[in-house]
Amino acid sequence: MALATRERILEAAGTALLRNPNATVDHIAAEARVGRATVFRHFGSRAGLLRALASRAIAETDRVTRQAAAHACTATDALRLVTRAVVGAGEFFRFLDSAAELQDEPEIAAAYRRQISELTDLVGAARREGFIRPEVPTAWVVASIDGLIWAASRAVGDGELGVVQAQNLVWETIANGLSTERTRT
Amino acid sequence: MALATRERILEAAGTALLRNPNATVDHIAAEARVGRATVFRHFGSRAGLLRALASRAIAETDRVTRQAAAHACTATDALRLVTRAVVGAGEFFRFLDSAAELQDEPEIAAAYRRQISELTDLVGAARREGFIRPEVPTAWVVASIDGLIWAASRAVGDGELGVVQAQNLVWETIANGLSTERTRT
DNA sequence: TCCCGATGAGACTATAGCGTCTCATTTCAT
DNA sequence: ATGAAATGAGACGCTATAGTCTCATCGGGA
Repeated sequence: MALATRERILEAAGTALLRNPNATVDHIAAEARVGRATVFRHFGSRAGLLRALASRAIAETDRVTRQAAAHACTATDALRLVTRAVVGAGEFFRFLDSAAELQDEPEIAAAYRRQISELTDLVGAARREGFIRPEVPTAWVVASIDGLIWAASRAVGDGELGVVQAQNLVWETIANGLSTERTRT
Repeated sequence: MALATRERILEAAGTALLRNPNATVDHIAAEARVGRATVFRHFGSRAGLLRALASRAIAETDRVTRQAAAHACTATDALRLVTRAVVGAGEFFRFLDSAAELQDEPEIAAAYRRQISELTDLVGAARREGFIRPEVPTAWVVASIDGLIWAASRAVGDGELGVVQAQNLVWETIANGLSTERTRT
């Protein structure tokens, strides 16, 4: 029961924070249909809950990222699979839109920087394979992939697009928009 | 002096909120080098200040948007000019990242929906001119433009890209990523 | 059946931050 | 120079919310 409760609270926190970035512990507890005290028993503090939620998002993103990268033979293909995977995991980190106070958590901020840095490396490798147009700066490739992933996650969350459709569109946009090739899905 | 003070507070609020989304009135007043009471004299409440800041962002975006659209002869060209203009005005609305409680303000939310709706119309018109690839849904075109504008504004704010460079890259990415043509700038 | 750990409900405290008010000081226009 | 308007500093009260604690209850396993 303990594990189920913990997970239920995390889930509820995600949706509650998405609805209202300043959601109180009461809101979250109500969303999880759990006593407020239980939230503190599990996470100690509101900040602790947010940390746990962010850690979960980071871990999940790492998991799908690594799994995707494992199946790729070229860097370009890895970039494609990783992008699709992260779009698919959008529900796990979309709440970060809101919880901006997490940027003060050194551990969380460091993890985000690491993920961006890994993406930058991947883009660099794809560039060496000739996938990226030479005149497009790597910083923009990374930034725009980030922006498109957010846009796709939001569109999926709002029901404007299906997950698979969003995954296809993100990659299509990147591949046509930034690469030397012209892809069609 | 009154006008200068008011503007100074708005400016300070923008930068303070960008640094910390939960910036207090004290923080903002300190950033503006102004007494806390003065902030309340001018805006009545914290919410009033945020509303004024958001209204300013909306008005500025409208202004540059209309000005850009006035110089275009085709919808496609209008889309290009509007996109560039909004990227250029990024500093005015970038704080909205943070101030999520503004979504509860009906006026602000309505203005945002209106701007998205105008963008949607523009994309529709560009599509009728044959600029948008038929298999790409309009919702995605709008969402990705939005996402790329945010990404560009952030990159500019972080000093990763220059304004003109960012404007070029955003449009290049859209034009190559979503359109039937292949542009080079 | 009995027990123990998890939970729910709620009282209670502490504090941060908003908003008001006052008064002295400064600034600006005439 | 003088009066009015704007400002700065800070005291004060109020509310919302985090966090603690207690006690009754519930539910599953030995």
